[in-house]
Amino acid sequence: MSRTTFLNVDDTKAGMEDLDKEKINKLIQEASKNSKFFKQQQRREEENRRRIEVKLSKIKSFSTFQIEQAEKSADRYLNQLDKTRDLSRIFCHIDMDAFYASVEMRENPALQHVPMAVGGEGMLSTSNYLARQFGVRAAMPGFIARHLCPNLVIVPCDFNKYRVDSSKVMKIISEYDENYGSCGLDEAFADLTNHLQKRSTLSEEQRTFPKEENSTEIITFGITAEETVQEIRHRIYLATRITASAGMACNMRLAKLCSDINKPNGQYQLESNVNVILNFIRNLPIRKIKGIGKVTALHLESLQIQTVNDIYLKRGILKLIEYPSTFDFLMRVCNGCGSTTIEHDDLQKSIGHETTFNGTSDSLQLISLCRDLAKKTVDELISDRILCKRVTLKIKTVNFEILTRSKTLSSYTDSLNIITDKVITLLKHELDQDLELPALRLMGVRVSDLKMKSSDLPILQFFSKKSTTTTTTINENTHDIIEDIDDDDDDDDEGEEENLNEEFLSIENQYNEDCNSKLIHIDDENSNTSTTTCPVCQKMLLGDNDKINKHIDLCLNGEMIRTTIKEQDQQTSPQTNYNKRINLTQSKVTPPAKRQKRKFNTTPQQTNGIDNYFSKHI
DNA sequence: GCGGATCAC
DNA sequence: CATGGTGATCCGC
Repeated sequence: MSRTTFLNVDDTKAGMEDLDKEKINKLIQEASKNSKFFKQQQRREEENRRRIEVKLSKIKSFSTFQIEQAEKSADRYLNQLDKTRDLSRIFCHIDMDAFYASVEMRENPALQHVPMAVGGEGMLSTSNYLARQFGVRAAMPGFIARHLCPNLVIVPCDFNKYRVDSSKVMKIISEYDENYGSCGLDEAFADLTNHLQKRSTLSEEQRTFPKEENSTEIITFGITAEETVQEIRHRIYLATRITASAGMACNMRLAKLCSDINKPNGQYQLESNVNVILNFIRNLPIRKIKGIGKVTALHLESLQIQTVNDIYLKRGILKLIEYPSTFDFLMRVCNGCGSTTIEHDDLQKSIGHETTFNGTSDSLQLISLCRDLAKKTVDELISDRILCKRVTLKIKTVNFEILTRSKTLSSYTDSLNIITDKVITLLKHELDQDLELPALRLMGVRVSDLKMKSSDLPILQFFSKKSTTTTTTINENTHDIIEDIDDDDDDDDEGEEENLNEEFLSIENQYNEDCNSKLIHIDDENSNTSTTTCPVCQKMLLGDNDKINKHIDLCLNGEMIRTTIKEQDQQTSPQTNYNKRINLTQSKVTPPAKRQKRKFNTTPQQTNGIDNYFSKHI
């Protein structure tokens, strides 16, 4: 087994079981060596190894007695978890096989017989199984992939295309569980319990589908879970010509692990029996578990933990050195516990945009970019009728160091001016406060602390009530061992946006006057006159370079930067602006459906009457 | 409240 | 030629 490092190929995906990992890792190292990215990964890894050393020495200081006590405490916790174990439901995790790649191969069959990946040269999103033979996989930059596989064909992403197929898939799944939850375009969970009960009453006809798209031959599926999922996968294939894999188990964590077992184009059902479950999960390498990434794996491996069973064996030490929440998570994992309710998040918590570019230190370019990102973000905010209270600037230096700077505003807003000002202030502060700051390669703007505009609040409250009440009632009797009961009651809503708009309108006007009087008076009779747009205030500038630069300098030094919404919108996107207005005036009746998201809770949420009489902890 | 770190997809 | 974008969460301070 190859050691976990930050650069080695991630071999935890399907289709990469028997590769020459030594050789692949060597090629990756060779191609990466000397890159700034590589150096940053090395720094990160060293930092983690240092932290691990600290942990290890802490462990040495524990007495045998302490560890034994911790182990007993862990056992008590595991026993309590056992009591909450719910084996009564049957979940299904559907996972489209190499989704983006499969769509592209369907569209262009010539791609079926060549190693191929979908993504940009910068980063691959996924690869087909032929390419995986070479070690080419998702989250690998194109140039490394070509190193591993010189004949690799790289196809650009086309998310609109994938969305069409995805919604076909989701629609089928919804017929088996209207409360299903999707996770990205290519994955979904469904709770089949209710469907399976109803299924026995379905006529044979209702379980019968054409064998092929336009064929008169038919195929009838039985009433078991196994056959139900075969039916789902068959229907997905009929609708999209793309295969899916599936896993079935009594909770979502296990179901997800099962969908990986017979991938691609296969399925696996895990018996809802405690011993079967424990045997299944405990043999798995820790990296297979969702929530255990490279860093966590590195830390656990330093404790000689490779498999889930090793987590169990080291439960005493883990209890002593890990955060309580991490310990809980690990205990649930090694006990085969997982969520048995599909949770849908009520409201998105942040919105943002970021972009990578060729490294630059040019303040003007950076500010201009920052403005664009803010605009893009605010556009989204406005069209979704959301207000924010916090803005965050993210930058990444050419050395791949990431910084974030954020600021909470005095009140909720969706004003382009306020948000742009704030984020540019943050950026300028970094630019001239940190003279050592290397050139940047990425910038991002994100807004958080979101809330719907007040006119939409009744709807919002309706949704959040719905989700919180169900979880609280379910959790009530197991309160002592189930963490994370949400109870945020957000209810202060005034019509503050109106006031704010007025306030800032006046500031804008003031600024515009300044601009007009002092800066825009640039000779236009000059022969080498050129026109350009000031990257700071967005005014059209006429004149020679000298005067333009002078204007820009003044603008840059201005303590506040103001522009008007009207001008910008009319210059850059009159159409969207029009649409937004429509949206604003008519959408009192439109629920904020777009922002209603589906999401899962990884903690088990239910207890039931099933008791386990025997102790399973080997 | 803010910033860093980790993770999933 | 030289390693992504979006969103969430947790922890420490």
